[in-house]
Amino acid sequence: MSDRREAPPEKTLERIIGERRDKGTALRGHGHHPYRNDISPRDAIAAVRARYLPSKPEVPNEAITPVDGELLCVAGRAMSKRGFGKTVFVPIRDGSAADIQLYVNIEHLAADDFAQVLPQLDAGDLVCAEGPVFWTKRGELSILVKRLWILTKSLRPLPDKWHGLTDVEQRYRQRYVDLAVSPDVQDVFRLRSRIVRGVRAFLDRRDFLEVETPMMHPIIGGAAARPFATHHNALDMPLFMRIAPELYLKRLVVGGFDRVYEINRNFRNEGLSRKHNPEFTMLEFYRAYATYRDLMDLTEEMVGQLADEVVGSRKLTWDGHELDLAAPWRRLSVLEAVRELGGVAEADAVFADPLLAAECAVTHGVPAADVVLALLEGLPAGSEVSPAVFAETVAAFKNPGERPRVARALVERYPSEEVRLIRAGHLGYQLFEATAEQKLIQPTFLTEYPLAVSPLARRNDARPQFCDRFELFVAGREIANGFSELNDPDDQRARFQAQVQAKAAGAAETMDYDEDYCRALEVGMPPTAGEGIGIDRLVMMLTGQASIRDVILFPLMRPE
RNA sequence: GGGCCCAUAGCUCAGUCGGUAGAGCACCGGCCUUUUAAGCCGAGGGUCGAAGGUUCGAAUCCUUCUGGGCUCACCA
Repeated sequence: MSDRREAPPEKTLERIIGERRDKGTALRGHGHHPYRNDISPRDAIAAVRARYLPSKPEVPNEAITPVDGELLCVAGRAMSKRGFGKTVFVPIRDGSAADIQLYVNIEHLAADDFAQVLPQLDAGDLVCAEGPVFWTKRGELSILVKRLWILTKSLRPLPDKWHGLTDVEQRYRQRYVDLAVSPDVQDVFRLRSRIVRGVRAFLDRRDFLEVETPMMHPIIGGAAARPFATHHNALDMPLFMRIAPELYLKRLVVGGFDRVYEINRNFRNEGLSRKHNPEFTMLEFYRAYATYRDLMDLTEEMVGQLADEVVGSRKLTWDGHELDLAAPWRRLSVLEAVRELGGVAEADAVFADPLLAAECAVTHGVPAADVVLALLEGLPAGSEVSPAVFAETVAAFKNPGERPRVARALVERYPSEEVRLIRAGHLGYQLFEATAEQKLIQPTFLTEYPLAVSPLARRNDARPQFCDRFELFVAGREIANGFSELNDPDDQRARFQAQVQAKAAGAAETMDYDEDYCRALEVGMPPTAGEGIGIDRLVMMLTGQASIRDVILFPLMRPE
């Protein structure tokens, strides 16, 4: 044995990349650029398939006879390469989402291409082929290749051709590979594109104007969520990535755009889950001289049409649920949902009495801190509770023996009838979330939201503790949120004030006071209804995907 | 952030009681002129996610870390 060291073994992947690189070099040696850009296909594979499908012979044809004399030219990614010595089969796939097989045979292919190009071809390469089509004796439409070019030499091997890419982490991180080998994944994103186009077409037909409003906001508004904070250098100004476009869109309604919509990203600085990605796509639209009831009708029509166009049916399966989108959808008030679905018999009393509501909420598992926060709703400016006192109160409230006394003290602290109702409504809504939300499987419009959880919605004329608002639930998930807009500037100022106080009392997700928005309302906003629809969730529903990451091309991941 | 689970060849996965690494596909060489998960013969390919620890000996047991999945919380 010699003491000469063995060269360190190359890893498999490095070896394969090296071999493929060498094939690129070999192509150059024969005068072919391995990343050439001087050849274009003339025919989309899907069109070729559609055109020649009628020519499929009834009985298999042993002879290799072109269907007609036309030379076709197709290009796409080689999905595999099956060699038989003097015959090689190469199925290719192009952007028309179709495959066709190249039949490469020494007797038909140009001699130089067979000797110089074919040996350098690997699965994964982008190739172009020219020749007539024929049917093989196994009944497969194929290109009888006369000329063959490698347009782009691929250096990395494709994943297992049978299993595809199954590791979900790699599918999201290397979406280009996932898409290249998985037609099903491509289909989801093609459908997503059709859905978004369908939404635009639906709204455009109804004279809505598509607009783009700022995505960097100087103050937080339009929703209850924590924002991403950023900074503008030249202006030395803090900015927030928007959590909702709502307040800008309504400024446009003030300006005379009676029907506007925007489809774009919102950003919310919260946890990730199957239902949440920090950036997500939201449709918001506003229609003057309409009410939330008009928008429920519109939503039913729009989602139903999208289902017809994209799924071809109003019945679909999502996350294990058989759904029926046929109109009309059930309409149910929050109070009714608590009573009927949540099984809370005393629901009517709950929404009128904060003490009963607090007790009921605790019984159904609402966290003590949330209950206490609701019971502090409506305190006059300047009497906010400090974080220390808040923590003490929550601790006392958690003790069943002390709870009635603590709750009574909180309720009596500002015992106007209006505030009592607001607090009861807030607690009633938390009761809804705890008892009924998950049971809303078939499409359901939940209506008449408590005022406390709807700072931008119009107060109901008959029952001022509720708002003219709805949310659409399907499979226990919120899909849409709409309401008649609050256009009374004085009421809006009071609601903003309540938000500011809730933040001071410890609520994490609140809006800032937007004085310019109030000024806009003072100019006068026509009676208007507005709605937001989560496009990602809509796409999930219509494509049957259980995870939001499967409808977002590049979901947020930790760095590799 | 909490709980549960996962990480072995380029890909998909085995790996028993702790005894020093396996298969299929891919890749490389050979045969093959209608295949389609082509077939047959042969060869190569591994820091077993990372770092510590226990042990004569660790892919295997323990600890920590990293990344991911599900779930809870928060939210839409």
